[in-house]
Amino acid sequence: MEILVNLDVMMAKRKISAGELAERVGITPANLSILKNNKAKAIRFSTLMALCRELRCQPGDLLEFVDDQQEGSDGRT
Amino acid sequence: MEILVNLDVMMAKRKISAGELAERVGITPANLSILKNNKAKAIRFSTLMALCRELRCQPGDLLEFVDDQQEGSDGRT
DNA sequence: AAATATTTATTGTTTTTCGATAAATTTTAG
DNA sequence: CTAAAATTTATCGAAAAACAATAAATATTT
Repeated sequence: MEILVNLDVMMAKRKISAGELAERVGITPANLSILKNNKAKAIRFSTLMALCRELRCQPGDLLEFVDDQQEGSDGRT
Repeated sequence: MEILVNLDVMMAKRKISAGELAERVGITPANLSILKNNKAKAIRFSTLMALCRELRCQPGDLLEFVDDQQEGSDGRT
C-alpha cells in the first residue's frame, strides 16, 4: 500500500525535462528527482501547486494510491 | 491559486463522521479538522494513504488544484 | 438544555522538506 | 567509445510543518 508520484508520465506528456521543470517549479533538480522517484514521504501544497501549474494538471494526475489488497490475489508484483 | 482538500465530499459519500475517520486513519480529530478545513500546508503520504484506504478513493478525489488564472477573467469568486 | 461532535488554539516533539553542494550514475551526442 | 550533459544519490543543516496531546470554544444534534 503506497502513494505513487507519477511525475514522469505528465512530464512525458508535456515534453519537459527534469531540469527544466525543476527550474520552473522553483526547486532544485535534486529535490525534484526525489519526488519523481518516490523517495519523498510528504509534499508541501506549495510544491504540489507549482507542479500542477507548470504541468497544467491536477494532483490526481501526479498522485496515485495503490492498495495491495485490491490487486490480483495471485501475488503478481 | 491553491490546493483544496475535499475531504468533506468523500466523507459524505461514505457516510463517515470526522471522529470516526480520524480514529480509523490514526490521527487526532483536531488534526483531521485542520486537513479538512484547508488549514494544512503539507501532507504526509502516510496520512494521505490512510485517508484513501479508509475512504476507498484516490488522492485525486481529495486534492484539487484551483488555478485563479484559469477561471473567468471577470473576477467572479 | 444537555450531550455530542467539531473546530480552534497552544505547546512541544519529531519528521521531513528543501537548499546547497558534491559525487556517482545514467543518458545523450558526437 | 568517449565526452558532455543530465539525472540521481547522498550529506548536512536549517526552516517548515505534521502530529500528538490537551484544553477551550463553537457548532450540531437530540
